[in-house]
Amino acid sequence: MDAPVPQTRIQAAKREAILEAALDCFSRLGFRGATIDAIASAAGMSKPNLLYYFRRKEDVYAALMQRLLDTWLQPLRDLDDVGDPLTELRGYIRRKLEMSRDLPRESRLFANEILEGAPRILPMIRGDLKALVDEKALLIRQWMQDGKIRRTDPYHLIFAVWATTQHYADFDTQVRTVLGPDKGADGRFEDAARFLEQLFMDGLRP
Amino acid sequence: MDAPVPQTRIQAAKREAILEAALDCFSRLGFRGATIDAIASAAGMSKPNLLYYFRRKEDVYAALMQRLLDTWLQPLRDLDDVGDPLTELRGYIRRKLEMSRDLPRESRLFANEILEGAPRILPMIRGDLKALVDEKALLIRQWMQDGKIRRTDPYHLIFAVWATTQHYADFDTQVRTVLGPDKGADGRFEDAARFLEQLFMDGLRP
DNA sequence: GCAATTTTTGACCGAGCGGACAAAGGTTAG
DNA sequence: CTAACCTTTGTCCGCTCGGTCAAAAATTGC
Repeated sequence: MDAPVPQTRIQAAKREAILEAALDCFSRLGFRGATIDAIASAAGMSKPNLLYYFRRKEDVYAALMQRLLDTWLQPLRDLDDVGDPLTELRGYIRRKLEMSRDLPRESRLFANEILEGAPRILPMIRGDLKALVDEKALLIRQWMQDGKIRRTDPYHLIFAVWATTQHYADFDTQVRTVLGPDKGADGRFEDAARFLEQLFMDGLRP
Repeated sequence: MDAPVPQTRIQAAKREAILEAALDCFSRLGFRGATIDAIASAAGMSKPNLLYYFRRKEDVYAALMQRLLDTWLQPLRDLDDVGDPLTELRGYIRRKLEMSRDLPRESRLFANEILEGAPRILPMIRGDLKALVDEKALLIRQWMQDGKIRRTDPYHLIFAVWATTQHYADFDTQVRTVLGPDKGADGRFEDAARFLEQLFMDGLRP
C-alpha cells in the first residue's frame, strides 16, 4: 500500500512479525483500542521502529486486511463444480468451521471491521468479495436448477453458512460460557460440526 | 448502578435521552470510540451535565447493557410449551429476525461487547443468560424426546438461530453490499425470513 | 578500514479524551 | 423575598496516543 516490495529477508521478517503482532492486538482490541506501542512491543521492537516499516497505523491495518481477506475467502473459492453438490456444500461448511477453530483472531478482526461499517475495506467488499459471491451464487443456482439441492436463495444460503460457522469464533466467549467447561474446544467443534451438517443437509436435500 | 432511583420526571427523561444517545454512539463506534462529548451533544447537553447524571462513562454503558440484555432475550423467554413445537420455533426465528431489523443498534452493541470478550457483562452472561438458555434447552430436548422435532443438540440449535438472525444486523454492511440495492430493507427481510424458515424447518422436521 | 546507507531509538509535540471542580443559573419551599 | 437545593456550564488537569525528528547504532559496499 505504502511501501515498495520488501527486499531483504530481514525486512520481510520484520514486516511479518509486525503483522502477526498487529493481528493479535487488533483482533482483541479493535482498531482504536490497539495502540502502536502495544503492537510494536508485541513484535519486539520500539514504536518508531515500527513506524519505519509502516508509515501510519492505518497502513499496518490495511496490509493485514488485504492478506486476511484472501485467506478468508479461500474456502468459498474452493467451492467448485466437481463431485456431488451436497458433498461440496458439506465440505465448505466444515472448512469454514475449521477456520473458525484455527483462525479465530482473523474471524474476529473481520467481524469487527464489518460491525463498524467496514469503513476501511469497503472497496474490497464491493470488489473481490462481491464478485466471488456472485460467481458462487450462480453455481449454486445451477445446482438447484439441476435438482441437486433444494431451491432457495443462494445468497442467503451463503450468509447462513458464514453466520453459523463464524459465530463460534466471534461469539466464542458466549459459546464457552453457555456450554460450560465440560467439553474442550475439540468437543465443542465436533458437536458444532455434527449439528450444522444435520441442519444444512436435511434442509437442503431435495 | 451508581445513582439511586430517578425521582422526578425530568431526571428520568434526561437519563432516557442519555441512554438513547449512548446506544447510538456506542453501537456505531464501540466503547472506546464513543466519547462522552459525542454522547452528551447527541443527547442535547454538555459533557459535565452528562457526568452529573452518570458519574463515569462506564456507568452509562452498564446501565445501557442492563436494559439491553433484558429486551434482547425476550424472544427466547417467550419460547414456551404452548402449541406446536415447530410453530413455536418458527415464531422464535421470525421474532429474532424482526429484532435484527428493528433494533440493529442493540444487536451491534451486543455483538461488539461479546467480540471483545464481554469484559463488562460477563456476570450477566454467566448468570441470567446462561440460566435462560439452560432452561430453554431442556424444553427443546423435551420436544425432541416427544418426537416433535428432530433429535439434535439444543444448545447449538439456539446458537444457530442467534447467528443466522443477528447476522443481518451485525453484518448489515456486507449483506447490503453483496445483495446490491435492488431490494429495499423490507425485501431483504422477507427473503431472509423465507430462507431461514425453509432451512430450519426442513432440517428440523422429523 | 572507511564511507554510504539502512535500521533503531530517545525525546518530543500536539490533539483528544475522561474526569474534576467551582461558580453561575434556575427552581422550590417557607 | 429569601434561603436551601438542584441543575448546568466554562475551565482546567493529567494522561494517552499517533506521529515527527534528529541523532545514534548497525550494516553494507568498496
